[in-house]
Amino acid sequence: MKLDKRFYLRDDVVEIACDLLGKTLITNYNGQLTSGLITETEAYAGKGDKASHAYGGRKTKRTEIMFRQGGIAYIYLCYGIHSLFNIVTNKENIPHAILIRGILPVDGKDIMMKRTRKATIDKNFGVGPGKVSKALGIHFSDSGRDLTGERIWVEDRGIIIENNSILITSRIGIDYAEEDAKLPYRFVIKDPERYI
DNA sequence: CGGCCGATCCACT
DNA sequence: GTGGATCGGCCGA
Repeated sequence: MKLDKRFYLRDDVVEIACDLLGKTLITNYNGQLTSGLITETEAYAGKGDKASHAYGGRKTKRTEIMFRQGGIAYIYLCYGIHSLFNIVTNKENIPHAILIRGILPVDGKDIMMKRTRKATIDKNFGVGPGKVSKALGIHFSDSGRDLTGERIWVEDRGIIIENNSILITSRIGIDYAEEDAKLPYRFVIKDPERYI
């Protein structure tokens, strides 16, 4: 069930981003188990991708995480407010990452409602990368955490997403990336509610 | 050391 | 549809 290292160590980050649709992202903080079906992802293809923080091999204290072996979390603060959760893939020194942009709540809905201070779970509850982290309780101090451990992990619960149920588009909020802004690296499940 | 700005979200018009 | 919140990281001096 729990995805192992081999899933994350593959070469093609775009393929892995697509494969993550329909998998379940789970966190367990102090026994508070929460999870959601991954409904939206974006691939960031490392050194050659102008949209990536690691473009050109740029390695800093923050982005150094992406240069490690795949299967760990890369989390950073955006707009001073939002922790954005990424999954690092590929082998060491190839800084590929996948941004999780949307989930559909599955386990621990009451806990997630408390974390987000929402009274209801509507269609857009877990849509948006900042909201994913908020709902699952992920903090940027979790950056570098192993995703085969007991705090944050991804499971395959046997849900199959057919190709014709996947929308492929360009990535969001990366206009600065020039020609790479157009790459079809964003994957979204159409009408994900039917899978839970 | 100072200034700028972002892989966003929400409230408000 | 729009603008304000809010702060760590990055870059240039």
